Amino acid sequence: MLIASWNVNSIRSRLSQVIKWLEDNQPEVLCLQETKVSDKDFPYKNFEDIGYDVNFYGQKSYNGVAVISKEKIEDVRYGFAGELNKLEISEELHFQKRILSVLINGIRIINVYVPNGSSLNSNKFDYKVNWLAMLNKYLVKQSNREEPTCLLGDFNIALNDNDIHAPDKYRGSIMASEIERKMLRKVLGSRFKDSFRVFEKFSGHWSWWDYRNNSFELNKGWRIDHIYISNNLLSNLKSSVIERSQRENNQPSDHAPVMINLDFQKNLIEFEEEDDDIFNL
DNA sequence: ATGGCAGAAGCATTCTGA
Repeated sequence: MLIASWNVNSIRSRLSQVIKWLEDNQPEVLCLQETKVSDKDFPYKNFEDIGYDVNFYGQKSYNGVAVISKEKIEDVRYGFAGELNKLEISEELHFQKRILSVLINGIRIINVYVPNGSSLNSNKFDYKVNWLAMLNKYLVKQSNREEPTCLLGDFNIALNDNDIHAPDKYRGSIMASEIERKMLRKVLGSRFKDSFRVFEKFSGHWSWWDYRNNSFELNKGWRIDHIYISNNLLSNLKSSVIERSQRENNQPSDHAPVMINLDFQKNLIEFEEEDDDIFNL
């Protein structure tokens, strides 16, 4: 089961690239961030036409998240209000459309677009901190249902130095600060693992390159798009990759897609073997 | 310290992103 995430920086500008990538790669699930479109204008028909179910939660011009899935999308939860009491959520946190949670094949998929935060001394940074605190609350509540869970999206945080091309240059600044890293670590707790780091320990792998300063050509990137999986999915994880080539497209998003492969075949065989043992008794 | 680049809104230029 291929599950992917892509900050597309406007779904309407990136539509043909996303459709082609879906057709070429055939993932079961693709989560989008920064769709930048109101729900009434979301181009859902283009996805239905190639056999995908679609759910979206967006707003005009900014933010916006969506889930595209081959299997039927179930139990859709929009925004923080999908798990938390509305009274707990400030109007500001409710207004920006940044989180969408769905159930697909019994797997909970939580698609997030974490605020960037601008700089540490800005109001936007306070918003980012509040947003992450609310995400933590949200996940504590969601964990009560004990669903195998995939938490993925654009986190706008490089969790470790090896996720930045020049860690010393950006030490303590936005997307790299200890405040942000600590908050993300708290969100993940002992429950979630970074799927990419299960396979790759070294630096040099990026998911985002700034449009400016020739960053992609100079390979000056950051790894800020993450797919975290709950521990009970770890034995199913077969791969976790960054689709770097999509950043080479004409008029690309500044982010590349990231994707994991979850294999449930092994469990089926194990169950069969267990059944055999029981039968032989 | 500022701007570089890109997209949306909307038609000149500003706001936002990362």
